[in-house]
Amino acid sequence: MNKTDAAKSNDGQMPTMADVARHAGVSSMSVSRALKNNQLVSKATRERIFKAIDELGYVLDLSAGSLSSKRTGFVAAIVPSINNSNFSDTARGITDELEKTGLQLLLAYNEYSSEREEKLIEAMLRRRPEGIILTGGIHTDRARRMLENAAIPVVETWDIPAKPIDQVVGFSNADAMSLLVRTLAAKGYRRFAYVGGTTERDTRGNQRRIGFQSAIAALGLPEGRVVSFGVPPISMEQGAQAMASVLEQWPDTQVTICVSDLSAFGAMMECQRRGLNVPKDIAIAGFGNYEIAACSHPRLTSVDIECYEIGKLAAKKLISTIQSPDDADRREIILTNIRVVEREST
Amino acid sequence: MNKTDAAKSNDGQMPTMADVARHAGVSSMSVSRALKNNQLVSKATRERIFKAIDELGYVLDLSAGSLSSKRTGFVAAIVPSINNSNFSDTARGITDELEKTGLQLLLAYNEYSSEREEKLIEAMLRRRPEGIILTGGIHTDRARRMLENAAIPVVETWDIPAKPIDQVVGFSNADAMSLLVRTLAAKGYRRFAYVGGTTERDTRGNQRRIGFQSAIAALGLPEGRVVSFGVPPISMEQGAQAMASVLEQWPDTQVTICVSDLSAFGAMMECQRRGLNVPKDIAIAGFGNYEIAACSHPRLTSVDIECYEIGKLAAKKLISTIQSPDDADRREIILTNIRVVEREST
DNA sequence: TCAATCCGTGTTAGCGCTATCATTAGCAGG
DNA sequence: CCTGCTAATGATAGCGCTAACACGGATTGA
Repeated sequence: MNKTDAAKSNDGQMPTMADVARHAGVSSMSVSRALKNNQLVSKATRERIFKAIDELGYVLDLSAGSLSSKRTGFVAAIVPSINNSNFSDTARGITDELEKTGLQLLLAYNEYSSEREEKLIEAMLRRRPEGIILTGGIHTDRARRMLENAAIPVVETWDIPAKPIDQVVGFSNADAMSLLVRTLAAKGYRRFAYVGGTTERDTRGNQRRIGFQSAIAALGLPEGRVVSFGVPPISMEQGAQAMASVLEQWPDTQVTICVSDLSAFGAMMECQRRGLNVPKDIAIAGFGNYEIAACSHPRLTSVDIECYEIGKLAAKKLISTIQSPDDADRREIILTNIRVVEREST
Repeated sequence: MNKTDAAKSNDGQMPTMADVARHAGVSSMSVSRALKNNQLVSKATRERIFKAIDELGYVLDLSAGSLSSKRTGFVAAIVPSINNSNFSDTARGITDELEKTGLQLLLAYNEYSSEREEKLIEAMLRRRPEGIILTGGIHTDRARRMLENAAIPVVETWDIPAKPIDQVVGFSNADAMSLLVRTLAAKGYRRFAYVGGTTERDTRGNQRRIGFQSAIAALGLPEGRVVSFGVPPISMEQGAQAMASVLEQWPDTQVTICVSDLSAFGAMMECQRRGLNVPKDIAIAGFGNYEIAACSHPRLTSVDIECYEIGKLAAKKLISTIQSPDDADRREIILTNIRVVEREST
């Protein structure tokens, strides 16, 4: 037992490492080492320490440790919405990968708003995360500056940003949607409608609409009919309403593509309520390959975008950068797979 | 400028509060006060400080602050799954409420396992959260001991635990399911089937099955037919398979109740694939009032359980306990509303 | 046999903040 | 003019941990 550790006493507060050290008759460094598990502490000492920890009900205080070690063990992630299962799949992928290394996720959702994202980034940087994962490539200038200043690895996901901050794990939403249009056009569909959000806020949604229109143009098909509805999160109900609008404006539409499976499902239900047969009377396709696409009746054609894998890859990339910060392949852009899943609805 | 702050210099690392203080020609205490916003700092000083902060790109380090102030600003929450929109609604409710007070959520999911919960609780307690929100009332002994030792407010949610740790915001899953059975029995249904998980892991699922069976018994109806399937998370696909099993074993079943809307939806789709009309040939009801229940065709009868509200209330309760730890009504159990939403499927 | 090495452990010195107390200046009231 | 107050600021001392180095004793190799 050393002087420093013995100086303070356990006075009804939560026990500290010094309390454990005193109880076990060792220095607090040995306790710290024993808890790190990979350090060299003799078996006998280790056992005495763990006995003391158990008796006192001691729990390590990481915030004190990280102040000293300069490693907080945090990784921050911001997704648009936590209620959208595509994004929560990504969050799960991140967590699963982080857990292996003992890193902890600090998760927040920005409700598709860059302004909110900026606030969240600041709040998270105050916790000194060792890396940060963002959704999309649109950020406020101040957010970019803060991230640059923080000098931590950043991974942008779910998109291919025009001006990447650092690392990227994503796919082109425009290309993915084009691929869907081309696949459907190959099946003979010619009169396409598109249902998606209006606002600038949902960048990925906008990219998909752009991909839709450019594919239509490239294929020389009749102009795509576009119905827009409110702000994200885009709900099933909104899909139903938009479908009603499509059917009223352009009754001869052959296939309707929706910005996500959720709205596609709503759209399909609306058709069924109107006595229309999907896909005979009208075909419908979605995006995101949500569970519902594989289970609805009829099953929905969709685009699979490996949301869970995006999370895993982003976390992996981040971890490897954290562990060896000056590796060469830092700025590499990782493209994740996109794949059209043709099902009964088209 | 004081001696202490001037002693250290900015050497390429992230700027510290001392750097800001030096830059603004004040002591770091003034910077700290200015950032707290509610302290007394003259307007002129405050402006100089914020100018320095801006110029240096300084971001407050909360982990250092919390070591000193003994307030981490964290609240921990553990939900069974982050991919289930019922639980992510609760998480959203918690976040929304915490944000008002500047508290930050540390979220994790235990995959319906108490053992994993125990590990997560330990990991989170290492961050010294000021309170913790759990799902359900089943915890390992060690988890209970750790929580007791931590001496922080605990809120158990989504259930009425037999032996509450501290505070409770939830409802009786058994009662909620009984209510659904009684509502359907009142409409004339007599031959009930129930579809739910098998394992002990999903306590809430088990409670619902118990509620189902006791209501059937209390009403003197023919014995309920129970089909069990694998481990949670219960998917749509599993609901479809279970429905197939119900139809094969007991073709004269009048109504099938599912442990959640997700499996109910899967079950309903299976019926449609078999050419059965819901509700004419067989009625189906779910639980949880997910978005899909209101949007499917036909729309699903379900039990609404105010998931978002549970999160908000739990967070509110926690915050008020954190702010005044020795209030009288600490141990009060808050019952949230349950409500049967009758729709087209029954 | 002795230097070189390694293992297990302890001592010291902070990490970057904030609680607390001390100090100064300014000002009102007697 | 002094006392007593308040407002604004500074100095000091940690919070609980870990990095870095120190050190004694055991072990190794030449």
